[in-house]
Amino acid sequence: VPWSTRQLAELAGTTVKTVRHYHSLGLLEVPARTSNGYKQYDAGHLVRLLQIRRLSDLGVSLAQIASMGAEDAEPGEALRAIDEEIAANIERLRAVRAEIASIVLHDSPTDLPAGFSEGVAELSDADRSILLIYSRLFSSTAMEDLREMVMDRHRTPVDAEFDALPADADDETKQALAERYAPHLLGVIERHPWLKDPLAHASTSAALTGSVIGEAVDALYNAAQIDVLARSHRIIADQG
Amino acid sequence: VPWSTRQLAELAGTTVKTVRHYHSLGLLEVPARTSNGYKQYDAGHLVRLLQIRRLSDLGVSLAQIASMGAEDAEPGEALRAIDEEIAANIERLRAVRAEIASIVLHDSPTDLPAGFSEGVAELSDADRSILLIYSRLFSSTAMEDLREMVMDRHRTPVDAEFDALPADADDETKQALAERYAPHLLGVIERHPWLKDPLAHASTSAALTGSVIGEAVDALYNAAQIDVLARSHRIIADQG
DNA sequence: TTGCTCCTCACGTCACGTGAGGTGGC
DNA sequence: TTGCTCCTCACGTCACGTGAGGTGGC
Repeated sequence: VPWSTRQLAELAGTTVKTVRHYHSLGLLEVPARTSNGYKQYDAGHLVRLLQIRRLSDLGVSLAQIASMGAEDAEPGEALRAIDEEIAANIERLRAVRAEIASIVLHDSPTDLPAGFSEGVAELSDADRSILLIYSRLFSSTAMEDLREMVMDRHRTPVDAEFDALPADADDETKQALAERYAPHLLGVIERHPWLKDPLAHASTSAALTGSVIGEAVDALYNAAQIDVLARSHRIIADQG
Repeated sequence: VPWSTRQLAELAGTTVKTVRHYHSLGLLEVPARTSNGYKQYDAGHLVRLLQIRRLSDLGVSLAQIASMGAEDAEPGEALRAIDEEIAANIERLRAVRAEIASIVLHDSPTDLPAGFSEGVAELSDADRSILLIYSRLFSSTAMEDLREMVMDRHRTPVDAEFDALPADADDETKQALAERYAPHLLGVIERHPWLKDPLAHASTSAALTGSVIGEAVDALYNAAQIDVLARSHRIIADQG
């Protein structure tokens, strides 16, 4: 009793389309046909199909299966290489799961760098954006430092005031804020000295790094905020 | 200082082609251009690109990222679903790794069902083929029993003789072999009673199951071997 | 005639990658 | 002129899946 394509597929636990796909790749021999063109499979086809499925399930590509042919049933070297790939893959997926777990646990936004989902619920949009950019510019150890800094920081009234500063704030408001902001900023810089000389990310050129920080500040803070930052730096410089 | 496509890609740790791909999907806004048609990116584009990469790295599809839009940064439900998928994936990959490890350790062929790589080095091509087919017909508990049976069996001279029997063996040879094979076969059947009534695999119809076993025997054993099997069964029946 | 199975052929999926062919500034 | 970067557009990858359109036996 020969089998139809559907029956063969069912016996092998796969689909009709898969069987036809293997035909088109020359992996599985096309069987004889009845007068009306229906294909007729026998046990030989089933065995071959099961061999292909087995190798495919083990992660061997169809191209590799084709190049091995039906006889070579001991692809030791190929399997070793595949195993390494799978191991790396599992590691990556595990890391992703840990990230997701942390995000879900802390109900944290996803527009933050990896590892920043714990204890940083209070960040503004601009802060999250700049952290994302920093994660591409600074080394991972610097980012670790930065993360602790963000976690430590008590969202002071000065911070909130800075975030809320309108672009058209008048000179007096800006100067007053800068005078309160300067000591705050100084404290931050003193506790985290690497902020002064941004260590460029390995893959990015030094020229780009500077331009990125400039652009980021321009894009993420309004004119008044930038002015307050400049004034604060001047105050710090004058004191030093 | 605006950035070129290549610079933007480099800053985000990705490729030029990826950036263009996101443009084509409408995920990333196409920036203004210089007079010669070169694209000019700013920090806003970099932030958006990094957000997309972050979500993509977490396993969110580009279609989902597109449907979320730039504002919704808390895709809790989506992440939970993705996490389940990843967990299942890791489990599958772990099982595959265990299979590969066993195959490599025992230097076993791959044209055997899953779980059969230990201690079955002596099997003939036909045996391996029929085991593959059985793995689709019998329940996993029956296969477990079968595996132990295969592991236990000492490759007796009778087995070797049966495997080597030429298709055109004469009557005398076949009868002599059958008389030695029958007690061997009886012992196997008595130790493994489920062999008598093949429990059909859940997904395959009963009609198919019978046809498969018939076809498999036809295809995998030669005429003389089938004759010897029939004679052996007759001997057993006569004795019972 | 209706419903079911089988067939082939073309195109779609997913997230990009690979050229091909052309332009612009040094 | 050479070499480098940028651009667009078409097609390729991987392992199939999804129809479209047609045939054959009950």
